Amino acid sequence: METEVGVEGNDEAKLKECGIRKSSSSLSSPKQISDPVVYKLVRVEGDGRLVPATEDELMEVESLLIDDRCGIHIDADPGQTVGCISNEGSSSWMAQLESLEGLSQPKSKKVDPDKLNGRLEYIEEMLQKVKEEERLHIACGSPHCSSACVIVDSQCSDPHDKLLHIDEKLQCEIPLQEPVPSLAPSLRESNLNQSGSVGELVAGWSPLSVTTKPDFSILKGEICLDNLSIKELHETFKATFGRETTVKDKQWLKRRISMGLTNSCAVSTNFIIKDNKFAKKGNEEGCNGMYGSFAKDPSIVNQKGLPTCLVGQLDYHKVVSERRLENHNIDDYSGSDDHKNEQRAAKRVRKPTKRYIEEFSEVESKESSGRLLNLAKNSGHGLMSPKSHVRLVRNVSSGGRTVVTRLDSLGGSGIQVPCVSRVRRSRPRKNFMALLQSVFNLAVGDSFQAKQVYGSVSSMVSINSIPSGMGMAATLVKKALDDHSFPPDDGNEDRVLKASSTPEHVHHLFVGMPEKGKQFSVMSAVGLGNNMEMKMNSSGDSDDNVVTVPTSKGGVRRKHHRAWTLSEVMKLVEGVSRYGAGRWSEIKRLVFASYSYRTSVDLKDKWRNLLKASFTQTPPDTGMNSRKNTGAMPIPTPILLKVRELAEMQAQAPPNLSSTKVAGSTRKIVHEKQTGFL
DNA sequence: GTTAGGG
DNA sequence: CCCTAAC
Repeated sequence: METEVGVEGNDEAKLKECGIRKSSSSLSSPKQISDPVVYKLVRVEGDGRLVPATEDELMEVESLLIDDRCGIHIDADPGQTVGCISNEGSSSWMAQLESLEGLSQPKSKKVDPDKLNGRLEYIEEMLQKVKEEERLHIACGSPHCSSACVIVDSQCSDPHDKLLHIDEKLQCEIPLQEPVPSLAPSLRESNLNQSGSVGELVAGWSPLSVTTKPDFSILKGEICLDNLSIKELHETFKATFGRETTVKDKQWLKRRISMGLTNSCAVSTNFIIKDNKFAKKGNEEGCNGMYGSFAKDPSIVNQKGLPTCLVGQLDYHKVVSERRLENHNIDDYSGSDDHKNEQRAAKRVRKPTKRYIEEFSEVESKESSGRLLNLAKNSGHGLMSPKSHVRLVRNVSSGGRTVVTRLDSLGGSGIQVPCVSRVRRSRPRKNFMALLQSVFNLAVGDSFQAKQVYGSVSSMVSINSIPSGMGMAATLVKKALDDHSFPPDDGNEDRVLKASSTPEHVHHLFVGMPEKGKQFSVMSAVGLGNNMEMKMNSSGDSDDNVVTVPTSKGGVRRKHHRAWTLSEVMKLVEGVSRYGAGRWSEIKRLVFASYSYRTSVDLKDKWRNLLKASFTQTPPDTGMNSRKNTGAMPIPTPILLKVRELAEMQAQAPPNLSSTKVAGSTRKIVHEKQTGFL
């Protein structure tokens, strides 16, 4: 498609224009490392990709921040609702970003160029209070799209814009990203690329870096962005957003300004926006100075003004229609009538709907137990609200696992439930009783901790200490990297949890991030009681702990995993050496008689595992061993050697008991049997 | 009821 | 660990 080509070229050019490469040079291809590691505000894709923040995003985030600080959540005209990330007053903008991330993340694994734009615009859309149901309406062919994000760029020549037109189906491959697929998508963000320097970016990320109050005084009479020079555009930009920009791309500037003005109540209510012209249409009053969504200084922002000044007041259809007619060729999606164009236009900025998100989160929960976003409950209001049942409390990297704590209404008790990304393959805890059960289990092992836990009715929080000094961005990057290298689910979830749910670890948490301590205030509020962990097992030799969990109906009794202890393994080996592999019932009966929880199948399985281990692990003998120790029991090499020996031995002399070697054993067997039976 | 093997 | 086919 023509647009795509253009886009590629454009982006590439811009790339070269500025020195900015990738957010983390460590992932960059060697030749592209022009900068040392630069921490940027990045977004972490669901699949682990990093996407640098763009100026647009920054503004949005900033505005969110502002909203956040004021504790006011955007609320548009009745009937329209906007998401507002609850932050419990302590979550950082990072958390919000991530939350937004979650909200706006399509499930697709593949990153297509539209995604970034999609997210961006989604955020904008949120700010503009677009109805969640809108997409559905559109899907139904309903022209009901009163408050879509309007882009008034008349020429639609902005690569960014074009990009938006590329249908997802195209799944454009991005030439630039071969070496670093996870980061490359960021390069497509023209806005970022247009930023002059890292310095500017960094500055731009500071939410308070610019506090200039927007000045609309220069927006007198009619404005035609097309006629403005870059310098003038810069002026206008500054007037519009209250900050300066060094972006030199006219199209981008025009577009930003257009959007800004469009979104501005001051303009939208007083100007007629047509193409890139802003013609005054009424008096100058309106809500000047209430440039809420983009103002940088919360103190001068009337938050509540923001919602009322949105696109809704704009003649969306008119603008879109005009635009569409002009750019028909570009948008040759088949439709030629306005209706279709509008749909197309609307689709262009459609974001995942609430329904989609719900589905997404449901799917998520299925495979990871935790619903980061439980929007269903708030569906009536569109998006999350501060009163949401689900509160994202904290989300940090945890040795490759993302651990999120959320407040959920478990059994109506407002329990803090951990939702660990990619963790817990099994079904989530069914109900509150399950939680209590675990508390009791815990009590067996650690009454003190249990009390704590019980008192605070909370669940475990798994957080690995984060290297101190690491910026949040770096943390994000780290998280992304970790996530990206997710090991195939190996069923070690519990280990992860266990490893980091001790009080000491929480302590580490606070110590680990001194400068960010504030952000974890929620943690402290929740208390160390969070450390409750599912003590599925203790040292296996004691068989007192709960062994089986007879579930209600169905009878899907699931046996708690019981780690094999060394002594058990040794017994197993001994048993096999005596009775031979395969005589599991015998071994079970004679050697594991006291281990009621070990079934013959268990023995068999364990033996199988031992065999595997003995053959794979023994040769290297070093590297693997040390690494294997991380998780379960190491299984001493001698034992493994013996296992292998037995295996080889019995391989040669199959269960026939006829060979001489086995004869020796046979005698033993007989002997044991006798003693056993006697 | 056990065993073997896949999930 | 669970499930199941085969024994």
